Amino acid sequence: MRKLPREFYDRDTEQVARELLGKLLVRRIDGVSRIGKIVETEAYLGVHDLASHSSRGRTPRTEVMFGPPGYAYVYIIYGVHHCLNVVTEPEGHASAVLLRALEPVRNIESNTKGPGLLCRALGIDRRLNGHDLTGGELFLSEPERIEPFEIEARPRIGVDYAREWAEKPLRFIIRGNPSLSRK
DNA sequence: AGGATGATATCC
DNA sequence: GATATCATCCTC
Repeated sequence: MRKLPREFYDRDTEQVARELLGKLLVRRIDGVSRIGKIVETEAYLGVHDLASHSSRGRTPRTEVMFGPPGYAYVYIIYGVHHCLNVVTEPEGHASAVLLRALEPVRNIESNTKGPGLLCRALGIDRRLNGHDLTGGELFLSEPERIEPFEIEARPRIGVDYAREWAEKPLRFIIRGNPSLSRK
């Protein structure tokens, strides 16, 4: 299993968001690996991006975003759902990629078509906030085989408050994949 | 179209 | 301490 190295995340966020498509997200619980293929991502570009949590400044919640790349930023949204991001670019840049949907590959029974649903299916919660993604219980890896696909860019979801940033095509999907989130 | 449900940031 | 807001999901 070829785990993505920290250098993978230490690059332009939009590029990381694109290249994460087709990669595997692996969650190990009690020796069992739940694996899904990433089919939908969103890039959050740092403190100037009004849709990014980090644009509100450095707070206890966003602390991980301001740290080094290759770590998980997990937060609770609407008091109900968890969302998983991977931190990108050098320390202090405060950018990240939100994982929005997976195609089940192994040991996944429930719905993964949405950021909250994929966290539920993989047993991801706040305890994994700040977790090193080059570690053992949650990481990303290169798939064994790569099916060819086309990337499509669209506006991000749920960020209407971000004015001109709301319309930028920073959401990336594998075109036509059946496991995309609705909308 | 609207409610759930609670952490978080920001105000007093 | 109170309040407004939320990178969502589900039901109607």
